[in-house]
Amino acid sequence: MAKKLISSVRGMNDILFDKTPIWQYVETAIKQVLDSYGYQEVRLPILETTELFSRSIGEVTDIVEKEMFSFIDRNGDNLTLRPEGTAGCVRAGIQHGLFHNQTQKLWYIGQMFRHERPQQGRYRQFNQIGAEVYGLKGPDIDAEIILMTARFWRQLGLNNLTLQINSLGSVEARTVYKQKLVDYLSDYYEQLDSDSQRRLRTNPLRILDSKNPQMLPIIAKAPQLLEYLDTESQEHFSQLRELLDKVGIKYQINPCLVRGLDYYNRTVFEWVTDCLGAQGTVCAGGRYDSLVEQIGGKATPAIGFAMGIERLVLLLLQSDLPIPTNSPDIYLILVGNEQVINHGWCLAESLRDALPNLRLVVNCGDGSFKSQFKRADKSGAKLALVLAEDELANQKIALKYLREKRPQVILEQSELINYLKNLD
RNA sequence: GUGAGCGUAGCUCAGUUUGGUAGAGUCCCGGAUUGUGAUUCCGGUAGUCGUGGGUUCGAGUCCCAUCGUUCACCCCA
Repeated sequence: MAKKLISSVRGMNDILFDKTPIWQYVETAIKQVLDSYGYQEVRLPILETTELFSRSIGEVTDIVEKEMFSFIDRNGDNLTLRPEGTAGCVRAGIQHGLFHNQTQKLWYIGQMFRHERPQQGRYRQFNQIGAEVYGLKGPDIDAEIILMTARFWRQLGLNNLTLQINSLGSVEARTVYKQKLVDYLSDYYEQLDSDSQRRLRTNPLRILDSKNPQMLPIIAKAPQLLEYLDTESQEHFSQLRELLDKVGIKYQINPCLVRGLDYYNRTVFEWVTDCLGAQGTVCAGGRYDSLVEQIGGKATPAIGFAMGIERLVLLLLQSDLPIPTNSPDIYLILVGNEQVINHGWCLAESLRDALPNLRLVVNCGDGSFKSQFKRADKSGAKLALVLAEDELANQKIALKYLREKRPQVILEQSELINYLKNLD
């Protein structure tokens, strides 16, 4: 008889009311900072053609090879749930002519999808906030992006994040370096672990990022990317560092910091923490000067970053920072006949008219004084208002403080709005 | 995709070693001088023990499979 229970798709989680206040807190704080730097919001489709991602992220990356949710739709088109936000943003910019002799500072928020094995801080549907800047090639905008991300953490009260930066140089310089690295590592092929042997073919730069301690001696002696940078990239990188130093942003240069997506060049950066286990990257980004052209637009320099909201929420939950709630200010207790109830609802509506920011819950469903007070307490309300037949008859209302030791007061109903206005 | 741990009441878990009538706390509902919550006391609701096979007179417990979940590898935000 009982139907089989339908549950959510693996790695795709419901965020319920116990968590939404902290999500709203994070989103509001970050939007406020983006706004203050003059970035403008764009809202982009979750579904794009598969080709967009294979052309931008890179055919041989793990994301494109085995992590995308792709399917053929009714028309026979090959579509993909976006695994990241940059490609769609570039596509939209080209499509609407936003890059034609203009600069743009854009941001977006939304769900991304990757078919990975779920673990802490990594889910198949996850939420990112990202920003992208187009048409500016100098290190000043790289610095602005990094300064803005630093301000996010200050705004949220997070102080356990560290900044790592690196430069990948030009595409040409990186290609030369990549060959040098492959040559070097090939000499030690037998000593490489199986992951690194595989990456030697797929993404050699990632071997530098290996977590296997046995790889460290080999990596330590490997040729350094920074030594192979072209002079323009070196200049760009040193100007960026100078700017960060001047403003007083602390950073570590991590020569092993390479990004997983093919389109990055020059500046790359990550904000990392050791509080989240294996998924320690909270925010990451970099410059991608060739991507717009690669997708079919006019060559346009660009830089961007994205942060995982789930990871920010996890960090806030771990911290001692006060977790915001959305519990009501007032719970209105109504006991008595129909006249009491009717009058109570009218009173509640007049309070909402007079105090638009008031969070007021009116008791629904019957209940004794006792049970209604229990509900009032459980709601987290600071105050309980009591309206019953006595109060109705005398035009009064009782007000009780539920969270502090203060005596209950009896007010004229006509005084109530003024009394509440003067509370905060 | 690989490995390890865990699936018993809405939630947190005991019970599995040694097979024998399904347990606790919490939550929720009601009551303890019928107009006052959060403390205390009493009572009540609540589970085909993840699912499907197998062994057995008998399985939450043993065996196999499968799904889910957690963490790590990998990948990355």
